[in-house]
Amino acid sequence: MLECKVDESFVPSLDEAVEVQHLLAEHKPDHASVDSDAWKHLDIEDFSYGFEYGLKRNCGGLDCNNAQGQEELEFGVLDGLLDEVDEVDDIHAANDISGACKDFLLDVELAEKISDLDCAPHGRLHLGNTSSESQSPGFSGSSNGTHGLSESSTATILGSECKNSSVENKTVKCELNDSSGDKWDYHARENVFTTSHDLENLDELDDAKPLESGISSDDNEKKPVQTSKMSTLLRQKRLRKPTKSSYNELHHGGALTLIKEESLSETITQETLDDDEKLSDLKSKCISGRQKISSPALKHKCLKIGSRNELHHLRGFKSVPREESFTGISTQASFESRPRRGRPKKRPVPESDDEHNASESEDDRAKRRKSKKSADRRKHQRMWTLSEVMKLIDGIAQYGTGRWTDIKKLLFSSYAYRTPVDLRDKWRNLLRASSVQKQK
DNA sequence: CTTAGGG
DNA sequence: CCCTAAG
Repeated sequence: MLECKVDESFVPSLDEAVEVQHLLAEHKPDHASVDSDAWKHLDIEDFSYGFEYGLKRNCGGLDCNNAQGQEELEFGVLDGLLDEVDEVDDIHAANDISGACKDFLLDVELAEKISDLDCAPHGRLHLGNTSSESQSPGFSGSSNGTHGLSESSTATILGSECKNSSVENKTVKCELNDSSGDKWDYHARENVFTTSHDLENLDELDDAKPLESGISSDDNEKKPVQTSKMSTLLRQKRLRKPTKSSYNELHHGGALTLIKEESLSETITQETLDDDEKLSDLKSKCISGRQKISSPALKHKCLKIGSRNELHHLRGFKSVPREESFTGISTQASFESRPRRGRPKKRPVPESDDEHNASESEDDRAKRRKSKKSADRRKHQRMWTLSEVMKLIDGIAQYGTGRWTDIKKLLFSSYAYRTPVDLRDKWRNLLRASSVQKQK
């Protein structure tokens, strides 16, 4: 089971990993300055912190899913997973694994050394096959041979990973967490290595973004355009209120105060992540991932995203508790109140796979209500997902602030529940939040 | 009907 | 998100 899992998630994740990088780079332009800062600010502490909680985070995700009662999930399975995860958690706690990992992570140099050593000599690119092969024995092997095996497998992973992104690691990490705890020592090892490497990759990513040293080539083109547009939009918005003029007038009227793009980006980040959207998003993704084990692609996508999001959460994006927040569910509560240390900046992962369409509209609430623990007191409010917000931003960038229907039609055609007014409201909220944040 | 803006 | 006013 374990082998399969890792294997599955591993092979396809390569492509997607690149994808993510692209996306990240692609969207960075709007707020390059902030982002770069944000990313740079993500010091080791944050990561280690994140890692430490990452183990639990997965549990949380599972639990949340379960709690959410998201549709016809096999509760039995989930429960089983939960139990397993719990076990792992306990084990970790008992053996102070997390602490050890943390220390390990804190040692950047060490991590670098490891990566260097692993990358250089092996330098192989056999992703799926090699990694899976080398890993299989590790998992199935005796606990005694754990050390050697884990090293070799790790080396392979890292080797391939050198040319790719860190997402793979995360994927693996997730999988590992999913696995039962009987071989936790091995997993721990794996986690340590991959995670430490994660740091590097993330750092690389971070560095690459501001520099535009692009993994994505199209990001260069997009940057100027979007940036300017953003300024314009922001300007418009800013002006609109006082003047009450049409957006056209404002558009041509000239610029006045303009909200820093950075603040906007922050707002977006926070807003979107703040909203339980992030939770629901994450959950749904994780859920789908676990459900559809038959579809590897989806699986890793979800896992990948999940882990990504986890990082965000861990970095403390959650700032202001929202009225719409999930509450009442113990797991979620803890989820929410989780470590929210650190800068509230950072770029959300541009995700395009928000498959939740009209189908989710009504059964959405129904599902939640079905939840065992409690029904979250969400009304008839539809959460804005990160991708939605991003779409919105893009749409506004393209059509301006006055053409909500156009944006609706062209970018939200699949989202029946989003009316032009909704879009406008969301935008308004974003701006509001952005300005508020600015004042702070 | 669409948008702007207040609730 | 809802409602209303205004174009």
